[in-house]
Amino acid sequence: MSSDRTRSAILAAAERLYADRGFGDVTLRDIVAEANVNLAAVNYHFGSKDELIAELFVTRSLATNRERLNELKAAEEKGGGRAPIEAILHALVGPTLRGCLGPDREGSTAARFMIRASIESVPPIRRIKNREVDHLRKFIAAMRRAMPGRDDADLYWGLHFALAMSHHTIREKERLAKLSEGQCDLNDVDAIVERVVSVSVMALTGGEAPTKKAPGKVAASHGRLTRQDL
Amino acid sequence: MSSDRTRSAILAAAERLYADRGFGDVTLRDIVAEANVNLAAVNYHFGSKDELIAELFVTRSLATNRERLNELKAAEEKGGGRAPIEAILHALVGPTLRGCLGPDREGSTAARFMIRASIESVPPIRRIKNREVDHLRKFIAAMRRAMPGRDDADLYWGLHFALAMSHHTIREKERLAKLSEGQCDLNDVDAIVERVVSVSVMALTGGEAPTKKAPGKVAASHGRLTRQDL
DNA sequence: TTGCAATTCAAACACTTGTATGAAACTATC
DNA sequence: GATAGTTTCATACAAGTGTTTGAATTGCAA
Repeated sequence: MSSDRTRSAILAAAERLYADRGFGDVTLRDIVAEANVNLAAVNYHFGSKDELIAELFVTRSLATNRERLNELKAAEEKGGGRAPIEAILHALVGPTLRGCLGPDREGSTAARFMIRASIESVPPIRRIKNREVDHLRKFIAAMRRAMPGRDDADLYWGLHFALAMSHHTIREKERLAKLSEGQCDLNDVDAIVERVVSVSVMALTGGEAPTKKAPGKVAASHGRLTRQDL
Repeated sequence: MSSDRTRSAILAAAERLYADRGFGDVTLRDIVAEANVNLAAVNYHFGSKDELIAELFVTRSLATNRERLNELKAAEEKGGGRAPIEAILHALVGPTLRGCLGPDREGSTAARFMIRASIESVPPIRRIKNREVDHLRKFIAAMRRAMPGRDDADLYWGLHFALAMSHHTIREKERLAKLSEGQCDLNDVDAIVERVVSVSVMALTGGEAPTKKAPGKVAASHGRLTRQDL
């Protein structure tokens, strides 16, 4: 039970290559060349290519999830078991945005890798992402505590939109930069986080009465919310 | 110059297969089998696999863009050259959401194909998407007319978030359905469009003074906007 | 019909992919 | 220092990929 130097070299090389060139056109041979390691070492240490990818992604996303939950827990403890909705959403989108848009920190290969993972959606990663629902439910629960009486569907939509904005910003940051000709500052991550949180909060509170179930007004059918636009 | 029956059979089969199983694991042999056509026919009629994919995507996205611009033009004419921001955003996200979430309409293979294209991001499609910036600029221009004096960066962010919410809803509709255990009605497309538009409008107007450049308050640095959250 | 171009077809090509094999090299324990 | 277990290595394998080829077939005009 020695040399996991090969193992780590493979992990590092794979993450770097995937981050730079995507999953689509990086082969095992590319990886072992970058890692100065024999081709068979991948299957020896990881079993298969997919398991290598899975291990990379699991490691990184566990770290992100831990960070999210820590931030959430801190916010809820500070508020005596009930965090303000801004803090909850901040805990949700902050770690991801900081991780993927932030400055280099350890070369940022991890960040660029996670961006790729968010763009390309290769089978082993998709499988893992599908287990992420439980994690999100914890945030739904916190949101329910923060906004009691609010229709559950609205909470789901709010969380969904918050993730939408942060993920899409990560996925399409080059395009946004190009479209806006640099007028959108994508380096000021904190400002982006605030912007996403701010809009998400408005999505959750702006459209109707700030708390408690709004009395009737629009009929039942299926739990649709009442809105006042258009 | 006859038989483009083979040609169309290939297009139809390819779209159906890509829609169902994604670009990743559909081979030319799958396509020609589904189309009852010889393998060489693809290269004969399209030149290469990538050109086949490109033709499929170009056709569909031109149709969407045309629909968007028609809706925008109609709204601007109705308002004498200046459409309300709600209408502009409606024209932006409506066609895509209706196309990808709407009921079956011609079997909805086109819709499911566009969802795949939005998820998988294969090279030929990426190339085409990168030329979409000009199209989006037309919406930025319309938004500028609707909200004169508003900081350009805010407009870009607003458009970006609108696209974020609609695309993410398309990409992750199964996940949202699963997470919300059916409490989010993903069949009522009009309601979704309204929701997305409503939040986008709030993103553009809610955070600060409704029109004109907000006076100072927070310092200059680089055109960051002033917000009042957290 | 004849002739010619467009189309179809079966077959093979050239290449890349992830994976498996079995021997060699190494490492640590006794 | 021999031995057993782990790790590395060169090499081969089997399968699948998009693409090409050149001969058959078709369809249409002269």
